[in-house]
Amino acid sequence: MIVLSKHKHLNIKRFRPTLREVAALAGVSQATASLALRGRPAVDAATRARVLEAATQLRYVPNLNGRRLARGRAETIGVIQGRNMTTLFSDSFYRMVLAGAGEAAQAAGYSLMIAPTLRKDTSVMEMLEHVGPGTVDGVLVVGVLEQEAIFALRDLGLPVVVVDTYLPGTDIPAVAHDYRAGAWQLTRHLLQLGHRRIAFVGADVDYPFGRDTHDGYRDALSSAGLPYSSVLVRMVAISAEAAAAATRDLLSATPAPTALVTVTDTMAIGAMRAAHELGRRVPEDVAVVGMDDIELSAHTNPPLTTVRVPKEEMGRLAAERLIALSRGQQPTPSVLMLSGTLVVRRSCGAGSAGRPTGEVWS
Amino acid sequence: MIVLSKHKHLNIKRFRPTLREVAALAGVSQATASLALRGRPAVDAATRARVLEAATQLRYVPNLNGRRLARGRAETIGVIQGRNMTTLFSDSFYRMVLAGAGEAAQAAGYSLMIAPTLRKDTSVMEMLEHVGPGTVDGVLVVGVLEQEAIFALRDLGLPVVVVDTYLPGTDIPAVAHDYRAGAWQLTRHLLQLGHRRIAFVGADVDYPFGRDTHDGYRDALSSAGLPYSSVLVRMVAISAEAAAAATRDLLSATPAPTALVTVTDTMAIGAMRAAHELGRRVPEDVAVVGMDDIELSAHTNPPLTTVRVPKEEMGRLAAERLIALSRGQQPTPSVLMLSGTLVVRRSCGAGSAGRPTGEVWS
DNA sequence: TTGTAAGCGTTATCAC
DNA sequence: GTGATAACGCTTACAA
Repeated sequence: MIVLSKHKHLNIKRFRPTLREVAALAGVSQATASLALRGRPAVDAATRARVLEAATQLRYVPNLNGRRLARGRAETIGVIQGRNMTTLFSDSFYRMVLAGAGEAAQAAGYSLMIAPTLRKDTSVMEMLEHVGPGTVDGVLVVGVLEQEAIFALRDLGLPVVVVDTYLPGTDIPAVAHDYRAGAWQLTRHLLQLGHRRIAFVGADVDYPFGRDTHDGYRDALSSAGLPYSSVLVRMVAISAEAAAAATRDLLSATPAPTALVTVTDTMAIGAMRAAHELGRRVPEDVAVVGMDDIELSAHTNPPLTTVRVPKEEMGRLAAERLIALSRGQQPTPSVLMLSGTLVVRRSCGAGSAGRPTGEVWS
Repeated sequence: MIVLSKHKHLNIKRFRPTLREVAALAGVSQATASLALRGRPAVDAATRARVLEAATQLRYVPNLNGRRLARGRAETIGVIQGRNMTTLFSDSFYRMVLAGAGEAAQAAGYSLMIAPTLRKDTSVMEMLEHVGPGTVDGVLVVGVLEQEAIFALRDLGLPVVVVDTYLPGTDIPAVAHDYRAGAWQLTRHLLQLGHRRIAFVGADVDYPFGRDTHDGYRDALSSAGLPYSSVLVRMVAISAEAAAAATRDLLSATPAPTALVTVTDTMAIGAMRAAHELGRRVPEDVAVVGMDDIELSAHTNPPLTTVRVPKEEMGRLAAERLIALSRGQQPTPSVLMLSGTLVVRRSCGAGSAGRPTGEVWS
């Protein structure tokens, strides 16, 4: 029985030579073999040749666990997904962030290790069973995660960088988008188009995004000298459905708002659908704007005016920062806040009034 | 100087307790501590409590490299991206495959390790510097990779599964889509709509996709008793531009084809653009169909008739297969070929003639 | 230039 | 039940 199982095992692992065997075959010590294989100068050309020869002959490939254990670093960054998404991969916003992070990691020769999220409430400790000390040099937190969890990671000695949100009142490094400025840009654009009754469909969440976008809307109204009225504001879940419901509600008031600021493109799509269902034309009867600029937004009907959040750039910068930290660089300004650009399409009714900062497509 | 550097180091790594320290604090041996922490039954309740207490007090987290080295497995699957894409993450087709693989891995408690592709021609050996024995239990090859490279991986003793393509004449396990059947479905659909002059814009590549789709087109013609004519066929690069060029070429012939089969949605989009530029209406003047069903395809103008390739399912099944192999399961039928479903939208001019197997949206 | 030997942090096999 | 002790495969002072 034992023999069988041993064979089965062998069948899978086949023969995997170790450095020791390479060294033996080359007739040198393990240390020399190690140096030779990694191209260190302090080794004789002839010896090196012998070692290399032995290695290729045995099809030697180093075992990375051994190396990492000895070196103490892994040249890998771990990714933990936040609570505000179902799956990193399937979310059209976050997977762009991930793409940016992946590219930066690749450019630095780092791998990306993506922790499995077994369940909605998988604890960070469980995630560390996969993405933990030893296997990763640092952790990129994509999206919203409990503050305690992030501190726990940091207390473990793992460098941590948060992307797309930040932790107010802490020194946790983050790379985020300025959603307050984004909401301000959108609202201001509508004001410049002449709208005065601008409703706001915001996000009823307890992380900065909710408050920041709300503030941005308010800022823009107040600098235009307009009053803020809660009659025009709905704070709802971040989903097309919730935004559609809020829109139905807002549009049934008299007088109805002439424009609608929503805080994600997904919500804007829900809002437009609700408007259409009520027989209102977008943008003629009601202008609608969103935020994020997901891939879909250029292709809705009408195409959506939105703020393009630099998704890939956020990911890229966050990964670069994390790698720098893992290499011992001292933490720099805690939150790096990027700003997005207004993308003017047709859902706001701008016509050709494209702002200099904006772009017009499709 | 040494002191400074040591401090810097400490500052980053902080204090990271090892099992040894936990054992010492609990007053037991390392072996016992290990058993206790992993919840093995053969340890006294009181002892276990002391160990757990010590562990939490020291904020102990196991070092995964040590564990993996000792255990010989990593509960991680490595992902190597094929040559037929630029980046896994940014490719709208392959990232869905990745999403499926990620979900399967997560469900099994496995992490996903994504190898950096430093350059276009990064060798597999270079990739193994990151995704190699020790760190991963198997390798998922997403897309097309040289046969030698795949054999090299396998010879290393790493289980390998290829997804979205296969290696004819080998026993390398693969999970793929039946592109031949897909092209057949598309062509047949056009035939059923009454088209007789159906052009084909295929992929000029040397992996199975190119030949299979071509064969599928031919199959459909021949079973309808129509001749295959190379006048109606263009084999080009897989890109919107190349397809647009081929389309301009095909549509300038007399008589022009009344329908166009392209082999990816990206190509179909290029083809439609070219048709529009020539003043031809789609589908009235020329029907266009694609394959893949990427996210965009439901939102083009007109929405694209296509074959929905089960991208996430391919990824899921491939990852599941790989995990099974890595656990010692014997290889089963080498190629698992999934079939896609025809999705009838407007670009083919089907009107309400939706086939029972198809779906109509948007 | 090359070799010796001590880790790196864990798991697993035995005795006790 | 618990504790020595030997792997696991590699890197790296330090010696020779």
